[in-house]
Amino acid sequence: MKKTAGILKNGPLADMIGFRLRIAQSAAERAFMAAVQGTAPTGHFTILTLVRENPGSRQSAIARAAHLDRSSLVPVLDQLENLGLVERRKHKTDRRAHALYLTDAGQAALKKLERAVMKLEKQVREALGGNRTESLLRDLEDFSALF
Amino acid sequence: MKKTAGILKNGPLADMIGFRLRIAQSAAERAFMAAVQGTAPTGHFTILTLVRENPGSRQSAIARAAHLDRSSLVPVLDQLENLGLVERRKHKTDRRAHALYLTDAGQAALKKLERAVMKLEKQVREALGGNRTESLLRDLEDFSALF
DNA sequence: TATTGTTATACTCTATAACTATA
DNA sequence: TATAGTTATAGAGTATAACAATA
Repeated sequence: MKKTAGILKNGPLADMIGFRLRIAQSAAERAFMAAVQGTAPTGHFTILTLVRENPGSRQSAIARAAHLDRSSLVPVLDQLENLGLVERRKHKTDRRAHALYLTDAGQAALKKLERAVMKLEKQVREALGGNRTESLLRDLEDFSALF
Repeated sequence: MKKTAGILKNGPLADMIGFRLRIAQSAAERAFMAAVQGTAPTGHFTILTLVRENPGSRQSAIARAAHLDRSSLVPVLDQLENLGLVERRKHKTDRRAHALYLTDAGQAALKKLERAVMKLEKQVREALGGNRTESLLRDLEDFSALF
């Protein structure tokens, strides 16, 4: 029997979704940062993707899709705009709102990030297997929908 | 066909583990806080449990088990000690180290938190099904182990 | 009245680097 | 030399409340 010197017991923690989620999420975060070599945080990737998929959206809609308060999106968009990746244009019909678009540089930057992320996802699929990866995604989705 | 007014497309995000993990984890965090009525953050629950399961452990061991830097554990233990839930005692053989223990109040507080959390876990099991819950736990564990 | 984006502010969580006292 | 705990510090990420402009 192998000696597990200094490894502590998780106790009931091992079977708790919240604990497992926290560990998994921080692992995913680190893996993302390594994969993109620190060029962007996960939050930028998320917002860039949502804007590309829904060009012309207003900020509040993007915030909702990212599960962020609209005020939390402001500094993120400020950064992305300063980097020249996103544009806040005038909304056509609502003068309160902004319409969000990726710039050409934003499209290019997102493509580059996506290549790195896809590679990472592929590694996970190979290690975990396609079926388990799919069921993990479904389970996470259904879990989130409970609240 | 139902109208999905204002719901944005996730695009490739829907199939990305990192994104799904982030949403799920923040949902779990909110659910925990609601279940315990804000009496303790998830971090306290984690540390209390680890200390109870491994009484007499030194701080660095607990930090490792919680996937935290040892310096990040210090303020958490300070809080738990101020609340009278945890004790830093002298280590028997190593005068640099502390040996951590739950106080009686700590045992009681943890039991109360556990009741709330178990109720929450049960709800998840009922909604998701026992099998999917088990496989979700296993998948998260194996996912984390990849990095 | 309600919504949009913004500001001001604050809080939580976490890490890094440097320090001390031991080992 | 290396480890244990601490300190000082800083950064990321997020939320709440209040505000002006507009719907």
